[in-house]
Amino acid sequence: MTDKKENIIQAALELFASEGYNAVATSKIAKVAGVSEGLIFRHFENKKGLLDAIMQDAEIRISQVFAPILFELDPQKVIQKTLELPFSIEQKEYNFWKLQYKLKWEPEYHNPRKMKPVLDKLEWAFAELGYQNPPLEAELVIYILDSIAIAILREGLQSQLKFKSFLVSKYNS
Amino acid sequence: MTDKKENIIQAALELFASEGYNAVATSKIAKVAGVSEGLIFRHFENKKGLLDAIMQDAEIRISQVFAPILFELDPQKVIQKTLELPFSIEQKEYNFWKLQYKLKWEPEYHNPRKMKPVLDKLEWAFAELGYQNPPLEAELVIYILDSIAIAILREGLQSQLKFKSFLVSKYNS
DNA sequence: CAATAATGAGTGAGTACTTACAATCTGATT
DNA sequence: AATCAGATTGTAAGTACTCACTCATTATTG
Repeated sequence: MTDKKENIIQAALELFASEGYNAVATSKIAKVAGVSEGLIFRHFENKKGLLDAIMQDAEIRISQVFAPILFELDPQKVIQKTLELPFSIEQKEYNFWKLQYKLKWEPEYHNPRKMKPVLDKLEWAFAELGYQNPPLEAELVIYILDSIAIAILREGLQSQLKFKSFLVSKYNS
Repeated sequence: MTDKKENIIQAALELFASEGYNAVATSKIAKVAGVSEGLIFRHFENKKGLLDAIMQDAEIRISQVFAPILFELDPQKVIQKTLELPFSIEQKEYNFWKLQYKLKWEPEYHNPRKMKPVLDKLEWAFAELGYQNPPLEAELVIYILDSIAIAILREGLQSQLKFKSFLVSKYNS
């Protein structure tokens, strides 16, 4: 990957995340990336192709975030590590996650399969710990974390830190 | 309000909710509303003014949904009624709520003040019932309901009904 | 000297919005 | 009832502009 191609992806990610895909002109992406507009279309088939490339990178980064949970063998720790997920988002990755959540409303890019492995692992953990309804407990945790992640992305980590210990103690059997 | 003005609002609401504000052309709104494009700009200052008008209607409808909770005096019932909120969304109001959630990412239209009265009432209810951390319990409930509402809007009521009794029993002290 | 990377003015389609004009409604006066 | 002026509601065809995308040309590299 050339430097300029990477510049384009970074600029597009930043602009798509803050202003939305449709609201951002390719001319603006080129300007922010310090690149000619034509170069965008040399590297990507079209504007949507650029978005697709960004979202493809996403899959890898997301699976890397989930890995430690999937390899954990202690059910209690599975739950704790999951609960701590949204609080460990790196600031420099905020744009990336903002885009993920914004695109959840576009059916084409909303892919619940991404969460499936974590959901399954959580369900297993709740079952191990003797919870009455592991599938719903697991789904509920995902729901809570989604809302907290969104709040962090919008209002900053500080505003939501209070939930970290609150949740962990709530799920400490 | 004339029939055609109402047509414009309905068409715009439907299109904004399903395709997003920026992605919808005023010419398309006019077509769906069965109206000339110019009429949009007679009734509304500009495209954004049309969105504003839609969102103003929103305030009223939202406060009507919240009213029964705010007048409730039994803390246990306050919690139960709140938990049941997302399951009582009328199908014909789906577009309206979809737009509300989509616009949450636009700072201009994301207004947490709307939820404040319910949040306060919930906090009071949890305090009455002797919960250890009423403010966080209240905020957590709102988070859960947000996620469930979004899931209902995306996947339908049926897919989430399982949570109704699950949540109510979870908060039955 | 190829081959590739990069440019940026140009293109047609689509955009929000305007304008000039026509139809319809309102209600006060014959 | 009939009339009709003024206001309101509506239309069709623009206007200026922005957009995603192209292409002929130029720089860079191995």
